Amino acid sequence: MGPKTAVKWLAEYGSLDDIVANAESFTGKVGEYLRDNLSQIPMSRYLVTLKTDLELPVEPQQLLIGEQDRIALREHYRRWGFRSWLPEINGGRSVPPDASARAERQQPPSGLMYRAGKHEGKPPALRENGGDVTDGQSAGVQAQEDAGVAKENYETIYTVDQLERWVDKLAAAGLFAFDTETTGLDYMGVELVGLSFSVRPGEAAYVPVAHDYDGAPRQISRRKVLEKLRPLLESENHEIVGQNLKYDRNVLANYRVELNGIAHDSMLQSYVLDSVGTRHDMNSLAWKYLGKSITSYEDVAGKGAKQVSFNQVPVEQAAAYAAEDADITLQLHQALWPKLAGEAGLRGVYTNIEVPLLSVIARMERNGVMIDSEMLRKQSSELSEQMEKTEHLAHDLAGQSFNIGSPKQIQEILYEKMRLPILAKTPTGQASTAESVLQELAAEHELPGLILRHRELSKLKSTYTDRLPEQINFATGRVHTSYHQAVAATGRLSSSDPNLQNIPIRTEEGRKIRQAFIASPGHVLMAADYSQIELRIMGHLSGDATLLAAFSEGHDVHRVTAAEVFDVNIASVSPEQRRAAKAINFGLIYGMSAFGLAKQLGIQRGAAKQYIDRYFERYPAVKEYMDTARDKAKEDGYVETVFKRRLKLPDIDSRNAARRKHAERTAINAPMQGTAADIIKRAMIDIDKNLLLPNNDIRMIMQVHDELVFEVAEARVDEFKQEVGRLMSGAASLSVPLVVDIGTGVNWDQAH
DNA sequence: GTGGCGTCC
DNA sequence: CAGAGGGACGCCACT
Repeated sequence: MGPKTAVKWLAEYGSLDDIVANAESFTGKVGEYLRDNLSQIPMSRYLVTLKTDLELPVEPQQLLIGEQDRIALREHYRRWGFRSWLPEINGGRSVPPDASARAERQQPPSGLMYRAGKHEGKPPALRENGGDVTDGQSAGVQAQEDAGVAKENYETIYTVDQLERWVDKLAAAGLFAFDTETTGLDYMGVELVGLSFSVRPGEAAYVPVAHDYDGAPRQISRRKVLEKLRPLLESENHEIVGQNLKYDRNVLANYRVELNGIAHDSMLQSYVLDSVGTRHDMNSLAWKYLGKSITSYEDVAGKGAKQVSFNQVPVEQAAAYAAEDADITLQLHQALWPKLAGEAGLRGVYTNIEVPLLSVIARMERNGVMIDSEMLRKQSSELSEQMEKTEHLAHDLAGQSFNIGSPKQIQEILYEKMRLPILAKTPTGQASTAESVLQELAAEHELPGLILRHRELSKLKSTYTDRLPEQINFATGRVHTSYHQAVAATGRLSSSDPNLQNIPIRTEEGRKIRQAFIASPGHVLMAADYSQIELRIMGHLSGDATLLAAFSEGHDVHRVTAAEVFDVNIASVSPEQRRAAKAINFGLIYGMSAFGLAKQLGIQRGAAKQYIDRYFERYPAVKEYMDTARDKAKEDGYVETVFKRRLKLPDIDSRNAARRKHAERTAINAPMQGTAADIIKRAMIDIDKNLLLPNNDIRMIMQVHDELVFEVAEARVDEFKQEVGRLMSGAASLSVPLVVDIGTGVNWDQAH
C-alpha cells in the first residue's frame, strides 16, 4: 500500500488530520498501514504535501524527515506549487517496446548448475570412446583410463535381462545411488533420457531410454524401464542416494513415478557441513572430497551454441558420464555422511530438516501458481505509455536524446553536461546514479526525478509484467519456480526462474502485480506469515526480559522500543518515534552502525549513536548476545542457529578490516535469519505431513522466507486457516510466542 | 562476463 | 583513518 492509497483514503475519510489524529482508532488494514508506514521517509514527504493542501496544523519540521528528503521536498514544492503529490506528465512519443528474444538467453543460476563450473586445476580431458555398441546384445562395458575415475565396471544396459539383473542387485543392496539424465534443466518440461545406478564405488550402470540421434542403438523403452524400476523407486524400504534429488524427483513425477525412499542427498550433505566454503555441484564436491576430476556435462554435450541436449549424446559417452555420476554420488555419500553422522547438531539439521524438506519443496514447485496473464499484459501497456512520456520529458529537459536506462549515459548527462554535484561513488569509483543519490539531486534539477520514475516503471515492466506471463508452463497453465535448497549461506531458500520471492509489495503500482497471482476456480489464496519472527528470535537468543515481556504480552514491539529509547509513555509514542525505533530494531538484526542508522533516519550520527547506546542500556541482554556472537565466531570460527545449523565464518580473523567487519555482522545476523529459516522449514514439513498429504483441498504453492502461500478450496478455508496457524506457531518452542498472521483472498495482494 | 541498480524478506 | 546493513535473484548496458 502506498501514497496513492493514502490519498484515496483521504477522500474517503475526510481530512488528513482526521487520519493522523485518529491513527490508532483505525482497525484492520488501514490501521495497520497507518501505524507501520505513515511515518516512513517517503511517506512523510507526501504527508507534508498533503498537509499543505489541507492546511493541517503540522509544520514540516515536526516530521522527522531526513535532509535528503527535505531537499527533495523543497524542490517538490517549488515545482508543483504545493498542489499535487505526483506530477502529471503529458505528451510523449511512441516507441514500441521490444520484449522479444529473451528466452534464448535464459541460463540456469549458478546455484542450480546441474553439472557445470570448474574447480581449480586442469579440466578433465575429453576422452575418445572405444568401440561402438551398435547391436542390442553387447554388454557395453567401457574400458577407459582416466586420471580420476576408473570406469571398467561401468555397464550400459540395453536388454531387459540386464535390467532385471541390476534391479535384483539394487534390491539386495538396500542402499544405492541414483541419477537421471534429461533433455534440459526445466524440471516441468524435460524428458527422461536415461537413468544410472551404483551400489558399490566404481561399479555403476546406465540405462539409456531415449537417445534418438541418427544411428542410436536400440534401447529398452522408457515405459518398460520405468515399469521395471517402479517398485524399487517407489519403495520406502530402499535407501536412495542422489545429488540434488529434488530434480530427479520432479522429473520422475512427470512420469507418475514417485521417489519414496530418498535417504541421502550429497548436495545437502555438503551444504549442511559447510554452506559457504564450497560450491555444492558434483564436480566441486568430487574434487574437494574425493580428489577426483570427473567428466563435466560440457565434456559430453558440448557448450555454448554447440551444446546438444542429452538425447543427442552418443550412448557410449553418455553412459560413461552418467554411470560416473551415480558412482561419484555414492562415493560422496560415503565420504560425507560419516562427517555428518558424527556431529549430532548437523546431523539433526540434515536428517530432520533438509532431507524431508526436499520432497516438500518438490511438491510445492510442481503445484505452481496461477497467473492472470491478461491482467499483466494490460499493466505492461500502461507502463509502456508512462515510460514513453517520462523519457520524452527527460530528453526535453536534457536538451538531447539519450538512453534513460543507461547508468553510464545518465552519468554523462547529470555530472558532465549539467555539472550536478557528485554526491556518491560506486565501489569502482564511478559517479553513482543510485536512487538515494538521485533523490538528493532532485533538489537541483527535475531530471533526476524523471530518471527515478522511469527506472521504477522499467523495473516493473521488464522484470515482472513482461516476464512472468512468458514463464507460464504450457502444460499446466501455471508458473513453476525453482527453489534452491543449498544456496543461501544462512539456511534460507532462494527462488529463481522466475524468482517468486521478490514480487513487489511496497508501492501501489507494484502491488498490482500481486493481484495477478490468483487462485484456480473454487479456490482462494491463503497467505500465512510469521509476525516479526527475527526480532522474536533475537528475544529468544538474548533472553532479554524487556523484549520477552513485550512479545509475551502481545505488545507492538516497535512502540515498546520507542518508549524505552525515547523515555516516553507507551501511549504517547509518536509516529516518528515509532519509525525510528523500527529502524533501530531492524538495524540491530543486521549489525548496523550508528553511521548507517543516521543515514537511514536522516539524522546526525551523534544522535543515532545516542539512540543505539540508549537501546543497549535498556536491553542489556541484547548487547550481551551480540558480543557473545562475535566472540563465539572468533573462538569457534562459526556461529549456529537454535537448531544447530552452522555457518562458518573464516573471515572473522581476516586482516582485511572490511571483510572482518562483515563477518562480525554476519555472526550477529546469521543465527537470527538462520533460525527463522529453520522454523519455517520445520513448519513446511509438518504442514506437508499433517495437512497437505491427507487433504486434496489445500496445496502449498509459495514460500517467501517468513511467509507460506496456499491455494485452498473455498469451502474449507476456515478449517485450514486454523490448522496452518497452529502448525506454523508450533514449529518451534521458543521463549517467545510465534505469532502467525493469516489472510485469504482471490489474489495474493488481497490475501495480505 | 561484469557492474550497476532495484525488487523482496 | 576508512568504511559504514544481513540474505537472495534479475534486468540492463557495456566490454
